[in-house]
Amino acid sequence: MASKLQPIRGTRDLLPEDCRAHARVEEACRSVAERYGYGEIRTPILELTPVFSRSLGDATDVVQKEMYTFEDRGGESVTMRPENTASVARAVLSNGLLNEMPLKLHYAGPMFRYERPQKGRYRQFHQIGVELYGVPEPAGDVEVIAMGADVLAELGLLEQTRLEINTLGDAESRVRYRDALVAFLRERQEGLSEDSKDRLERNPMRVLDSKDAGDQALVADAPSIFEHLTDEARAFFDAVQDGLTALGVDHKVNPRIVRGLDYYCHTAFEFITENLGAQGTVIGGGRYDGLMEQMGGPALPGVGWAGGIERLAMLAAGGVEARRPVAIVPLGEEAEKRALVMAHDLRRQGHVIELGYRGNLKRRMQRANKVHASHAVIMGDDELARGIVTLRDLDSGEQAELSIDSVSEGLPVHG
RNA sequence: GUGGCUAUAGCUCAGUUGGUCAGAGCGCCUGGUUGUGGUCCAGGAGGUCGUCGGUUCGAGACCGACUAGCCACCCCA
Repeated sequence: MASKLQPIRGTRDLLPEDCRAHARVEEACRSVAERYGYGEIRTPILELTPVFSRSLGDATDVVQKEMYTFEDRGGESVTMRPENTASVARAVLSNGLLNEMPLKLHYAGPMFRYERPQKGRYRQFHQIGVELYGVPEPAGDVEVIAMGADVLAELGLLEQTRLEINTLGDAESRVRYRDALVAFLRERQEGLSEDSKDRLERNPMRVLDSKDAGDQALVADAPSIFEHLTDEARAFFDAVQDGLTALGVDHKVNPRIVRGLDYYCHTAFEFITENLGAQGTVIGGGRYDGLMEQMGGPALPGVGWAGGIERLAMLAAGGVEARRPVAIVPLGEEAEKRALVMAHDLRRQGHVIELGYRGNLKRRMQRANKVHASHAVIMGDDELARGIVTLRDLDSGEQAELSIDSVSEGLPVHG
């Protein structure tokens, strides 16, 4: 069984139950996004490789070792999207949406990353996300973060998560800070873990967020970004925090929140849970004012986040039940024909109808019970002759007779 | 990519120091007679014990490789 017919490592089939859980997360995002006036966008899963390599940063782990990149039959290097922000940015440019500012978009769909699979981490995984373009003000950050909190609230996950935010500063702050941090770390290079020595070269900010105990101790009194912020960057971050406070969005500043992708600046934030082991980030995002330019477009500010559908679905587990059907149980050929028509009519009226394909009364009742039907509409020769059906409440066992033409009046109201 | 743990029926798992060990519960199927499910009772069908090699008179049990899952690192949603 676990032989050759298994899915590719890190991918999995989503069975009806999984799909319902995913749909619930997607619906939560969609309904929140609509309230904020965000339109849905769907971009291709395949993009030309530079769409990602140029925007995420050549040195990032995602680009260096996690992308599904290959040559298509035309000899073009293409990549299965490892995230959606770059794709959406590309779409904004491709479709001339630059005149539609501010531009508010949300999405849901599969992403691909060649990582070692773990719980909450798959090679094909799914994300929901929102992107806000053309708003350089901190109000944009506040709105976007509030949307994240709303989605979590919609899913009943607010209690299980906490919001941590940080600022990466503007370009000037970042350069200043980076220099200071690198200088600090270089002096203590010998004490760093191997991983962090490597980080020092590639992405020094990441050292701050190392889980190595030695690194953490060493980094405890490293210079802080806050000492190196320009006045503008500081004011920006303060405004974001004030905005969140005004909206009652609880948050905590964590100077160790860092982004792994190059396009981020200013605000970085994560909604984190303790209930998923090492993969605790459930929604992560920030501001990416430089992204458009890096992609060859005009300067255009952006903020957004992405949320892991699998992770959110796991946290929100349980409670996703399909609507209970009504089972129609015909007995005899004549009734069978009538049942087909009745099922059709009732379905058109919006009822969930389960019509067995075969079997005697007992078999069909068992089937009705198995699909957790709320009622059974029984009709045999007796009933047909009298122009009625027997309606049985499968929870209470009570039965009543109804006119065959007004069956829907006895059925639960659908929603 | 690194380290560790795991891999037995559809699912959850038992299988003692290698020799009737191929099992249980749940699920599934069929009955308990003719138009009433959920409970109960009785039967039944499902596994070449992840794959491939090796050790041994003999391996589901020991060893190796591979594959996959899980945990941590890493990375990130």
